Parts: sequence; structure tokens; C-alpha cells
Amino acid sequence: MFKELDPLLHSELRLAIMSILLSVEEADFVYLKEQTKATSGNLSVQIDKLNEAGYIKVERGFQGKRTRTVCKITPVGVKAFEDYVESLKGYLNL
Amino acid sequence: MFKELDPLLHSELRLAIMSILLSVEEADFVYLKEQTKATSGNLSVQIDKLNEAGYIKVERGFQGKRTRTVCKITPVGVKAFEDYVESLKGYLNL
DNA sequence: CAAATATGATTTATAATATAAACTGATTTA
DNA sequence: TAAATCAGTTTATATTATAAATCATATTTG
Repeated sequence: MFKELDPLLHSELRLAIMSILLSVEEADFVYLKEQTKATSGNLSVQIDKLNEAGYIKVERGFQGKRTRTVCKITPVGVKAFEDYVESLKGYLNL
Repeated sequence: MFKELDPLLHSELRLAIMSILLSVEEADFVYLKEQTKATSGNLSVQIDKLNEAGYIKVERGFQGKRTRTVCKITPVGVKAFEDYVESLKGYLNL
């Protein structure tokens, strides 16, 4: 009846990050911060977790002289997101 | 863009409890435990939180000689659930 | 009938998670 | 060159979830 909700995705901020990355091909730290209104610390930690899980790919590079962290969703991440949505539906009567 | 997800509902077990109570008029502790596969302790705690928030109404009575805890969703709970689902949609592209 | 087992929970201790605050190191800018 | 800003990371703390232990009563079994 109630399928498990992937704890990695069942988190407001991580879900928002994934949601953005699904619609946008890639997004950097600053953009994600603006969109989610998260603090830098929180965002950094949650990006890390998604990266560890292989749901996103993180690339640290440069934008001119400034550092730039770019995130991209992976196929594994897309699949996890889809599964999560499917599971959720069982709870929401959608 | 991303509306806040009511933290009281954004919890697997509490969401399952609410989901059941939306479809069933009322449910007792034992039934909820069976359906959710939660431990008694966890279930007890989460029922309490939903009760404190006024999302459900809890009545402790008797079934013959045994105790029986019956839960029912409240109008406030129904509203909160609906709002939660609306907010979630913003994350899921539904 | 006394001890053991089961039922229906609650309490509390611990593990996991989220979050903010503090910090780092580089870069502008005044 | 000192102060402010940017792009993050680290760490400390607060919150939350969960399991383990406990409790009270009821029922079964030797």
C-alpha cells in the first residue's frame, strides 16, 4: 500500500534542488541558492548528499576568477525522482 | 516558486496516517499499525503530534475490556493535507 | 491459581537529519 | 591596504524520527 519514500528525496530542500535540475539542464550554486532561498551552508550540505548518492553530478570550476559549482542531474537521479513521485502518489490519492 | 511543505505532514509515517484517515472515516491504533507497518512507539508518537496540531482527533476508549485508541481526521487536518498536496505539486511538475 | 504470554499502548533514549552559525580563502572596492 | 563581498565548506546545535524499554491489563497454559 504505502511504498517507502526515498529519504534522500523526501526533504524539502533536496527535492527543490532536484526539481530545478530536472527542468534546467544544469544550475550553479548561486542560482540554486536564489531559487530555493536556502542558506549557503544548508545548500552545500544537501548538494553533497545528492552528489554522494549519485543523483547529481557536481563540477567545481571557475567563472573568470571566481569559483563556480555547477550541478547536473544524472540518469540515476532522474529515475530516483520518478520513483519517488510514483511512491508519493500512493499517499496522496492522485 | 517552492512553497513551504508543512513539516508535520512531510513525514512518511504521518503522511500515511493522514492518507488512511482521509479514506476511512475513522481508524484505531491497531489498524493504523497494520496498514503502516510502523512500530507501536513510532506510531504513538506520530499520532500524538497530529493530535497536538489538531489535524486528527484521538479518542481513547474500550473494546470490551481492552483499550482502544480511535483516530479521526478533523476539518483542519483535511485542509492541511490539501494544502500540502498543492504545495508538493510545485516540486513534482504534476 | 501462579507464571508466562499477548495486547495495546506510552515513555525514554538514541540515532539520524536539518539547519544555522562560524569560518575560509579568494576578490573587489573604497 | 583595510574593509566588504562572494562562493562556498565545516562544525555545532537543534529538531526529528525511530527503536528499545517499559507499563498496565488481559488472557492463556501448566
